[in-house]
Amino acid sequence: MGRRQGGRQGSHQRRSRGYFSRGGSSMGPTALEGDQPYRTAYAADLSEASVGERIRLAGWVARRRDQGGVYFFDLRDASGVVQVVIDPAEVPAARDLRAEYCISVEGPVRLRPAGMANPDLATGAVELAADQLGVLSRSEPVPFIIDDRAEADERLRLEYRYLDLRRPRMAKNLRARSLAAAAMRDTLGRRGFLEVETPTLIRSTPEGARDMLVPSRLRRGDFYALPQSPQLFKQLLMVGGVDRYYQIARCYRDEDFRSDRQLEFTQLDIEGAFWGRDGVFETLEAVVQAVVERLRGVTLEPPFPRLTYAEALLRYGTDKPDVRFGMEISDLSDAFLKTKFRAFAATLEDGGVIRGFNAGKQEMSRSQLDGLATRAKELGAKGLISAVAEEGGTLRSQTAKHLSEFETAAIIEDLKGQPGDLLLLVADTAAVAAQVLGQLRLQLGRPDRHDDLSFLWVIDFPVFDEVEGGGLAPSHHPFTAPVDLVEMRERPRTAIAKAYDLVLNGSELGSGSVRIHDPEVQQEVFDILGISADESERRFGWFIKALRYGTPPHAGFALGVDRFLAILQQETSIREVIPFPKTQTGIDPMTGSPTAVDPVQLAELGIELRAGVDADDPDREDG
RNA sequence: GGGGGCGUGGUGAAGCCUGGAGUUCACGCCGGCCUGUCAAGCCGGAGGUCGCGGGUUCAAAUCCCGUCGUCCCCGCCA
Repeated sequence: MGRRQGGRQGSHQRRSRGYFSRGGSSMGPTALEGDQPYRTAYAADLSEASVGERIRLAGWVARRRDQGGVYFFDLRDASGVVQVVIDPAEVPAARDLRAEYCISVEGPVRLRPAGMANPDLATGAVELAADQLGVLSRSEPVPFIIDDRAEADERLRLEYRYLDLRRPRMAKNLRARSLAAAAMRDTLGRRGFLEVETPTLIRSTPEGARDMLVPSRLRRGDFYALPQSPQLFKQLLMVGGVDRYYQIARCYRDEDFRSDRQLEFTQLDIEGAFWGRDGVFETLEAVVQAVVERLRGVTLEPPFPRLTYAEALLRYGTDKPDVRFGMEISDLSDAFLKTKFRAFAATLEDGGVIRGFNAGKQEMSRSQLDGLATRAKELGAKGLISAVAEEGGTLRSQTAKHLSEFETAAIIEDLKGQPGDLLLLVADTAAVAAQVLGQLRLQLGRPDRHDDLSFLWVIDFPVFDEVEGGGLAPSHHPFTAPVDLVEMRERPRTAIAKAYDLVLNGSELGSGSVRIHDPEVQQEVFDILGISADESERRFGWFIKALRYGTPPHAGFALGVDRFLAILQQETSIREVIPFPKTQTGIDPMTGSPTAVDPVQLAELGIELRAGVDADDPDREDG
């Protein structure tokens, strides 16, 4: 584009009002042969206003309806669908059209006869009466129907992803993704953020997730890692005086797949100098608001509510609560201080808790209740107590006979039990009770769809989590600033960090923190993590060195773009908003990757495959 | 690493529990009819290693074991 063309271009100027031109696009017609454009409009452009115009469309044959004397088909292009009517006597080539043929058709737009409009189609009032047809490209019969209503096996969809992407739903998701990215860039650009790229071949820092490694040819035996996030580089940009940074960054974590996890995924990465939590929140809220506005046409009303980590665990049993519904968990321990019910008394003596929530009127059968109890045990509880509130302030439950009147009344009152409500109680350690009740709460109350958008900041995360064996690991990452240095030194297990998550409908959308900008503090954190000065020098020395040169206080955030989009698009898996995702086993069925490589390539890298892992080895260890 | 669901003409399903002839439904494909259809309709036709391997049985899509693929979940994901 941009080169000057003859005056004929002017005859297509009405394209500027077309489907893809709303944002001021300069996309014009493309020359076919000579001066013939492939198209003069998009399908979605046609309306009553186009009646009488002679239009050329290009796209795919979506559905063919052969009436003998007259043919109808839906022509689908990137904008949508419009019906084409064609007389095979006039255009014999129409007889040979098949599904997914790529064609160009031309003719007058006309109003459909009375009663023949299709209200289900945006362009259903009109049709293109084609008198010219060009087959640009034929198609073999497709392996699955290109239609949102047809379910196709996921593996097959990925093998023929290019066909899958023709489905309106997938096209819509791709488009949403582009709009979201534009809204992010727009919002941040206006606020003075600089879009900066960081390297994707970086030093491995074996912390957190497993690194994806890339062998070096120039330095055989050495490896780059693909970034798990641009974390350290964006902090170095702060040292470098960038002040406000963002990047829509590809990140890589070599962990097992889930419906919301892929080996490679996209984050909106943000960092700012002389910045703190509230600044981060305000900016993220603006970004999220812009994206939601663009994709949903819904105006959010920031600020988003905030909940502390401790409160989230207590009331919802998770650090990413779905607050679209109630069923909040209550701690009932105090009501049982003098209980004669041995199971409860023993739990409290051991420092445990008794918590429960009101699941509402569930009308569950005995076997369904048993299923809940089984689920509770799978989640680690010793047991699950279920009770149904009855008229007259009593409980229908196998446990009822062990409870005093006071205790029964307390349960009903604290859980606001109305007659018929199912009340679920767990007596266990605080962690187990939270985990079990939190899961059951989701199972019983969580809405399936994502129509409502319930954003929530979870704040005041702990600095460290206890890991198996009693050691400590960073709750967020080791560059997160503690709220209070003394507290962190003296009570690291309970110390609070300046770390926060953004949660949407029970999904963790992203997390961030105020960072450590003092090299001494950074070293202290490494000490608590059990990383010696020598070791931290070896692994992170290059980074700590940078902190010694007048590092500004800084803070930031990373937003999971794939998860955000999946929720906004009402998809249950991020695969639906990723153009070319991988299967759960890390395979791309279309290209067949990953594959073995030529031994010459390995030799150049100084790599020799161990017996048992060679793809050509019949006794290979894994699949 | 562990648990679970699914795998049946090109596609999606039913059949499997309770073994008895590759049986059924819808879509697609091929041929025919049809001038207002719109997931068109009607008639006819082709199309199968029931994922793969082993076992049980007179007999396996069906039962058992293993394996591969795929999806969901636990672990893991600073």
